[in-house]
Amino acid sequence: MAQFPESGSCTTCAYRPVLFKTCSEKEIERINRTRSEVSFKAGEILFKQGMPASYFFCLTSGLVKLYIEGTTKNLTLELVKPFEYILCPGLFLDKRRHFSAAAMEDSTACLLDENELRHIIRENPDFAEEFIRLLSRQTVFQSERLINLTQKHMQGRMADVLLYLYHHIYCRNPFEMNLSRQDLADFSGMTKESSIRILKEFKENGVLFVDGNKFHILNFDMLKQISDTGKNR
Amino acid sequence: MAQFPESGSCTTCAYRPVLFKTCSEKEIERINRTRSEVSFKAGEILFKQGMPASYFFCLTSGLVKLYIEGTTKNLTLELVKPFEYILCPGLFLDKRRHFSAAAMEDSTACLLDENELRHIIRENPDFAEEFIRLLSRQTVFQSERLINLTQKHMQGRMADVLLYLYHHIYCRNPFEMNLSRQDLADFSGMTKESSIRILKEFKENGVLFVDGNKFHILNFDMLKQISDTGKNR
DNA sequence: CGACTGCTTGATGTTGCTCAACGTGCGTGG
DNA sequence: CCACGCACGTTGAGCAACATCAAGCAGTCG
Repeated sequence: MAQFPESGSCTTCAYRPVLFKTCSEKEIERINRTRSEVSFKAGEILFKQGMPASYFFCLTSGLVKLYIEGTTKNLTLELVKPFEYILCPGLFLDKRRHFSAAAMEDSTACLLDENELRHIIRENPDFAEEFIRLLSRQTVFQSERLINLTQKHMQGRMADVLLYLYHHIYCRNPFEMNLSRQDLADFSGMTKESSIRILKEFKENGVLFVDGNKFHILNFDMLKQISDTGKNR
Repeated sequence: MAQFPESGSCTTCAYRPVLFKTCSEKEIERINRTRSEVSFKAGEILFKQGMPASYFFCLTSGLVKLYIEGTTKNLTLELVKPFEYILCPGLFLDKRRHFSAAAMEDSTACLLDENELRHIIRENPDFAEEFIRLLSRQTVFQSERLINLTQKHMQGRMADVLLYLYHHIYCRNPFEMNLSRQDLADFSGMTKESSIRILKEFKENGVLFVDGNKFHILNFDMLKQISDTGKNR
């Protein structure tokens, strides 16, 4: 976790994410003064569950996974890509991290202090509303995951993950997967052996081409159908 | 769903919940003018997933379950007791219900229009911050449920539900359960047959006394231990 | 009384985990 | 350089956890 030499500025950041579109120039300047810019190497941990939480993250490059560490295996909650946020619900509760975060690729992030965040929320109703929208979206996403993980068979859960990765992360079709088989398993709530078997099954059915980390979804309709009907009967 | 004769007023409501403690008298009066008060009989449905959403609920009496309807079985997300809210994440997104709600007992609720809610959020930063706190708490609760439902065995999941019911809903020990065996199953992610078998097992182990709807937790330590260690090995 | 609903139990089948073994590539230290 | 450990991927055999199915029972309501 190395501190960057101040490499940019919020005022010129071409990718200023939706949330900060609501900010006045004065607010942006204030944020720019108080933010930190930090870089992580692939595999490094941004924070661990249980740690005190005082920063809000905006990812500026790379890919980060948010996951909960169980006693024997982990559960990946979601992936965060550039110009998305790590919302850190603990900031408004017990000021602790309720999940861990790790970089899947070399990544950089802007950190905003919780007091600064709270200040903007209180001063700028547009920002507050947008922030609530993001939290709401996360809630909806999590309740969908609850249903998917508890009521679908492995095939359906893996199909969900592959469709999520395509639609949300990679956005192009033959894609280079940078999650390991174990990561895919943690994401779809199964063991790595099972994730391997399911991928093999998809390959044999002609739904998917897999060779190492090269993935190619060959039949979206069938994958969607497996996702929908891969439920408990 | 019967409209009440206006039976009370926010200004005199003795139980004005935390969220509205942040409101000025002027705001409370405004809320009082725009709110509706509605009653539901046990078993009645407050709303169904997919419906357009435009109201925020505060439960004033009774007990309500929030649940997602799967293709074959339902998953109960949480129970709502008097002077708690149904947050309705859809209000800030697609204005749809993302889960259904049903009354477990005869219940009454105050309804606040989404525009009014948004108005207060924009005008009153204390309210906005408190609202964000509630959303954050729900997010944390849901991620805990994700781990519990995906990584614990049935015993652990049922222990979680019983402890939740004791700590959060009934708050006294021999208690009258008003969830059916099917409800308990929906809440802990199993079939009703399994929920019955697990309760029987707890009874045989001396952890729990059960007779019909009379429940008595006899050994909290062991129940807590089952919750903690009832994981996948 | 008969239909119905919720509860209970046992028998059976299947899903998905565990464990063990083996291959491969990669980095590290002798 | 090779030997070694280590992480990741892969496969198969066996088994535990859990769902499904079927049947029976008690209470209740018309």
